[in-house]
Amino acid sequence: MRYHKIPDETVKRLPRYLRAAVLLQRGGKKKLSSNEIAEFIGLNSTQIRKDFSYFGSFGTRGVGYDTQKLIKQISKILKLDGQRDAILIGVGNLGSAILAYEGFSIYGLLIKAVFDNNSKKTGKKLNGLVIEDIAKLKSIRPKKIKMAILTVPSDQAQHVTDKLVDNNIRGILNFTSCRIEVPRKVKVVSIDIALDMARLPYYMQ
Amino acid sequence: MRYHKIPDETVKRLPRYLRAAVLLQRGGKKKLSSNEIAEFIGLNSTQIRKDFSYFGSFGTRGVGYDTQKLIKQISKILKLDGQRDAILIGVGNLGSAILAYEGFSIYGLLIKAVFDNNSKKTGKKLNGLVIEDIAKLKSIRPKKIKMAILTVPSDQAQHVTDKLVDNNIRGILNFTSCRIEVPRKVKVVSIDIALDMARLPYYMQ
DNA sequence: CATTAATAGTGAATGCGTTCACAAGAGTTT
DNA sequence: AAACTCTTGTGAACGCATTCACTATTAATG
Repeated sequence: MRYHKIPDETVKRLPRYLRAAVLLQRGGKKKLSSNEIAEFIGLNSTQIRKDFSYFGSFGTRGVGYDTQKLIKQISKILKLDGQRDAILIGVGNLGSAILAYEGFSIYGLLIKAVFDNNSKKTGKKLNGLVIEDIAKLKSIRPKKIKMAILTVPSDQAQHVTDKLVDNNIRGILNFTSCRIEVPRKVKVVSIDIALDMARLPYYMQ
Repeated sequence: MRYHKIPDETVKRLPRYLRAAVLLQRGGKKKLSSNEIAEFIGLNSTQIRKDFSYFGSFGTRGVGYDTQKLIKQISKILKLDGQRDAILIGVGNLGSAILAYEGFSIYGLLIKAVFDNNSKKTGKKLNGLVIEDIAKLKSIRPKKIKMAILTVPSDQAQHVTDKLVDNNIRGILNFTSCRIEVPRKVKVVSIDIALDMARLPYYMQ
């Protein structure tokens, strides 16, 4: 393997590969081929091998990939072997739903604290966590939490984002439909539900 | 404008442009330049003009775009000027949150019926809609509803999808983390929350 | 009415990501 | 141990998307 800039598309696919490997392992597979993974997630095997190749050679020619080892390797690349704690801000409908969402566990991601600015909500318990006031955000600093899930109303998005950044958050999963400005050291990944829904009619001939 | 195959990336950006135009119109702008739109959504103006150019010329050189006209044009391209009704299947945490979600309205999208297979839920009212049993899915056929939002547990995803397809659904917004198989005439757009969250640590040096 | 400023539209160049074609191992069979 | 099969790893070719560099058109200004 030579030096390569890693395509962003490759990074986006890695969590898919990781999930596939974990699920196939649970199904009893100790060994995987790029073809099995490809079939499982619905793309072609060359793509998968090429993606892996940017990070080294994890497989054995003629044999395939050791499932357990593959999981470790991808987890390491994605930095999912280290700090994986997150906080959630904004306990509305969507925030509550995400707090209850079980899909994070396969990646070892964990929501460790929940915040809201509504005094009717703070103090109450939800999914085992006491909802705290956003003013107390600095309590996360000693816990070294670096990720936040942002599910506040759009008009508060930027204001709350600034507070997150001030409190050492370095990655934000943004569910608001607006652009949020952050310093370069902070990464934002946005999920815009309506945006994805809105292009559905286009494809329906 | 000559014939061009429209890049999928262009289609993905169109709803952004539409939202920008609507919001800027609400802010009183009767006329927009590609630069204003670009600044609003955080990309470059050449991209926007190129994207529009695949569908014709909607602007006036030296002047810009008529906001109202632009909104109409993009809506028409995205087929958001016609049938925009959808159903939602699976009234769990996420399903309920999406039902209450207000972000669809800017695109004129509307959830017209809700289904679940849990008899403890069916019959109850949620956001003005009575939750119906999935067995009664065929009731949507006369309403000519073509879109569905799928928020059922993963293990029911394929089974429910098949029923949707049988009942003339042609576009699915899939919130389950699994791949769903559909005939070619049906389009699936997937939102996988944990997947997007899982790549956040990668970017945080 | 000529000049300048603003802005859309677009062919061509560039850059990025995917796919191809094949070499390099590793195990299996004869 | 040779031949065969399987599967990874990868340079090169290809194709798609973005950006550049420029033209065309309109409005405003002197």
